[in-house]
Amino acid sequence: MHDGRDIFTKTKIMIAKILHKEIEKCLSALYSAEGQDIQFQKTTKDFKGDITLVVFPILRVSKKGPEQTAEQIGDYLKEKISEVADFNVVKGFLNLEIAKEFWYNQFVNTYITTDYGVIDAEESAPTYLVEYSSPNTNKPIHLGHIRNNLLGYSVAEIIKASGRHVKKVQVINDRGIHICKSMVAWEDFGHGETPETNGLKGDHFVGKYYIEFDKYYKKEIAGLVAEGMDQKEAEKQAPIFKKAQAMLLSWEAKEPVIIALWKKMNGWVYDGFDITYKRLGVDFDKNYYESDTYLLGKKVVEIGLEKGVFYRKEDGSVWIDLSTDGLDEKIILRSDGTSVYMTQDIGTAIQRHEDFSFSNMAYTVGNEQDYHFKVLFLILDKLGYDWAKNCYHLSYGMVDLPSGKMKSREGTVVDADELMEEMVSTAKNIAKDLGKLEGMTDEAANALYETVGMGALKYFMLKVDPKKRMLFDPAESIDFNGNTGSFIQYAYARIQSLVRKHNTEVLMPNEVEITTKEQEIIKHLTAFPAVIQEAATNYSPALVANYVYDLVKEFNTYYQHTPILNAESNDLINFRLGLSTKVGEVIKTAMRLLGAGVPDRM
RNA sequence: GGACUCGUAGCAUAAUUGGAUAGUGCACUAGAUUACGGAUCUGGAGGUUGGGGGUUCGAAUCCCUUCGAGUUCACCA
Repeated sequence: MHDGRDIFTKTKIMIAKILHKEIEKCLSALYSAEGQDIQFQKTTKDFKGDITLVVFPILRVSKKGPEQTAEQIGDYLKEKISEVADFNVVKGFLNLEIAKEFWYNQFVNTYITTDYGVIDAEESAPTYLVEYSSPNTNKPIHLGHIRNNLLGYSVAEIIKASGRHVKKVQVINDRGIHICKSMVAWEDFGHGETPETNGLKGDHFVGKYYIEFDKYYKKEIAGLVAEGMDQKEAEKQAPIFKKAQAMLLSWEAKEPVIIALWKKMNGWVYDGFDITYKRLGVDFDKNYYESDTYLLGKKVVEIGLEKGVFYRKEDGSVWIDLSTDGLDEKIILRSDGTSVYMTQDIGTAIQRHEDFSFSNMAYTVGNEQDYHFKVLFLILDKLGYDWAKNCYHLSYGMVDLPSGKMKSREGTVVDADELMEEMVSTAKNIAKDLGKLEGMTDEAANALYETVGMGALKYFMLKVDPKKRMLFDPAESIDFNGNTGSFIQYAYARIQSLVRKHNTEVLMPNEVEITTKEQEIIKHLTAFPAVIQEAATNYSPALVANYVYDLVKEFNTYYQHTPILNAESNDLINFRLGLSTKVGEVIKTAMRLLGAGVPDRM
């Protein structure tokens, strides 16, 4: 995955490309050395310069001290390349100062590029599958699912922007004992009520009966234990549980009445999910349903046995031995002939490859399944699928609450719909307090609250490295200060305000004297395409989030201290406004990659 | 017990995948508006990167060890 050591050459930033070539020539001329490791990095802000060559790796061939080597290379570059205006040496670091004209020209190039940073996929580009969401249909989605959905969606958009084809998929766990529990409870206690008759959102409605089941189940267990039965036995013997098990058998036997009930209840859930997905702003190219895929595993077993990758035990169960890979033996097929989760996943993966002939596939699933995916990919590899090595588990950490762990039994679950509503209504309250929205229609204002509230939520969840466990503090996420989505949106809104005020086309001058701060911003803009590539190969929206945050911080400082519309010459006004608009554009693109919108005013 | 992940300031998080004096936000503190939008900006204070050892020009990052947290090891999904 990491194919290079330095971001500049890897991602083809223009100046690094030029320098890389020249330094190769230079090393050849000075030390007659070829193919050396040329490492660039951003110049730390305490030193003068735009880009820094790390000379330590070159000492081997220069056979001189770090300072002396750096000086020699610096002299060479300054003389040979017009872009290198000056240089300084600090220990083993050669800080190169690039001419201002270069940066200005650089900016003009990015300025005229539409949809800057985004690469459209060519016909021949590889296809990536991104699986995310994949809910159970027995309860509404909660905070943990939100991280999953936002991550999956954003990663898919980022990969798309990096020039690959992307298909978003999910597998809906629409069958099994958990759904039967809701079904039993609804039959027994529901008295025929529906989401329509009681006004609940479909998924919440079905979730209610899942909880009802659990309550009643616990009561029955307690009763049996009081009569002297042992806890484990009571869990198995509770009548309502047996009823659910019986229902699962009926379902597998395709009994029409049960199938009809199952379809009805799942239908309610999907109606509810649709609303949640829509508000979250996520979508899918194809849904897989476990009720279709759970049988796929059988074929896999045959293939595996044929190839000798699996083996059958005396009782008829089928296994794979992964002990030579440092893992355990893993069951593939139960002795009663039914498949397990793993078997289905293998089957589904193969099915998907037939459907899309993807080159890469990412699974957005929590890190409690790290082991599962390790095994899955290994098995696919052993079965001889060459795409197995391009499968990636986009493993993300749990979302913690300040109060501790989210536990459905203790009622500490943060419901997705409630949370979104809370974010949006808080955005509304803040906007009203600030009173900046006069003259806006109710419709526009509501759309704005949605953009701001959801933007805050999305940015908050995505700015953290996916791999890491994160803490979600509802209060802090709604406080729109600091490193937040609203901070970024606000910068965007102010830029749009400038554009409205100026109200004529920006004509980029041929040349203009740029300030140090402007040069910094241009440099930052220049890195954007590289950041998208980096985020795509690392499956990390956090890189995009951090990038845009840094850009906004720089721009805000600039905005605060530099007149734009009141600049002293027309050329300057045009340039500065052009620079601002481009920053605005990049903000918009970056936020779009995070699934978040930006408002023209707020 | 085995396997895996993580530990950075009071809290939340970065660090170009081994590079310079470890950045940023919140909270705390002192300031800035006759200005293109103050949901902003400029300062200050706050660190033995859990502890100890090692590898090397150079370690938050790699190795060993120890402490702490979490996940996982079902003919569950």
